[in-house]
Amino acid sequence: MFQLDYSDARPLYEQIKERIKTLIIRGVLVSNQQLPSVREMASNLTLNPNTIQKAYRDLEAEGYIYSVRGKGNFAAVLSPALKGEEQMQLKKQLMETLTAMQNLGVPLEKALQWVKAAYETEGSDPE
Amino acid sequence: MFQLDYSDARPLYEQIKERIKTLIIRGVLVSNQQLPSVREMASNLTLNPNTIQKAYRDLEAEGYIYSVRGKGNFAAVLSPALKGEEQMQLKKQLMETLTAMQNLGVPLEKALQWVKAAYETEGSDPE
DNA sequence: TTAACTGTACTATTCAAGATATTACAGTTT
DNA sequence: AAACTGTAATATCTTGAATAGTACAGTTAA
Repeated sequence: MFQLDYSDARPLYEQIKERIKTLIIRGVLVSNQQLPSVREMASNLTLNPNTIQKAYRDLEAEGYIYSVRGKGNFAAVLSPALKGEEQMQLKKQLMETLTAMQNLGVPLEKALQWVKAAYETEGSDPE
Repeated sequence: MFQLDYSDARPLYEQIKERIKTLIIRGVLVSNQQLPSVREMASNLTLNPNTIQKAYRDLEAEGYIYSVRGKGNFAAVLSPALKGEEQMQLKKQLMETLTAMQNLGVPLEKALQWVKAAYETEGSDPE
């Protein structure tokens, strides 16, 4: 499904959360689609089931997935509120990046050019 | 000089590094300007001098400051190479943010609009 | 009904990174 | 000499992350 980056300083469960979030937002994981079970995912990534459980628990609390006892975990139908939150967060991140670019002397024209380039690349760059 | 965010999960020395980097890039700290001494900064932030030393050591290794034994630490003259690196990193970050926005359904027009807004705000948002 | 899956909840333990505390020494300035 | 600077080293404490193991509850299909 994905790989972990052990050179990344962030905790493993954070990486897992991020990856799954991305897969859901990009529609790779469709609403109500079942995720690998806690034990299976743990086996695939060669780590402890508790770590996966932690990631799943968080993701459910945040509204990205839902879990059914005995059945499994499933991609949630993202609420408009959640999508709005995501958008605001991205906008904030965008503004910060742009401010930094401006301070570094990157001209507006170049910034606009990069934006268009990113959108033209159409596909969902998988990282 | 600045404050620390204890709700931030990242280590303190990382936050310190980031803040100082930003101050230098934005020109708040001019080239060759002296930074607070290790002990003074530690006293101001109410933490251990070792933590500041760690931040300063890293910053020197990365080319943002230089230190003179017995005198102090000073903002470096940023090399074009370092500025280039910074730019590339920001560009990468920008592209990732935009890809995410695109996947969330934010139209190109809106993205461009935000970019212009960020540049119009002129000043260096200190956050 | 049983077996083999699912999720979930504990507790105990190990491990590493971050941060502190303390001491010491070298160079600069007045 | 005193009071600053940087720098280095060691020992200790604390915390979060991750592991290991066990147990129990719900689901599904043979």
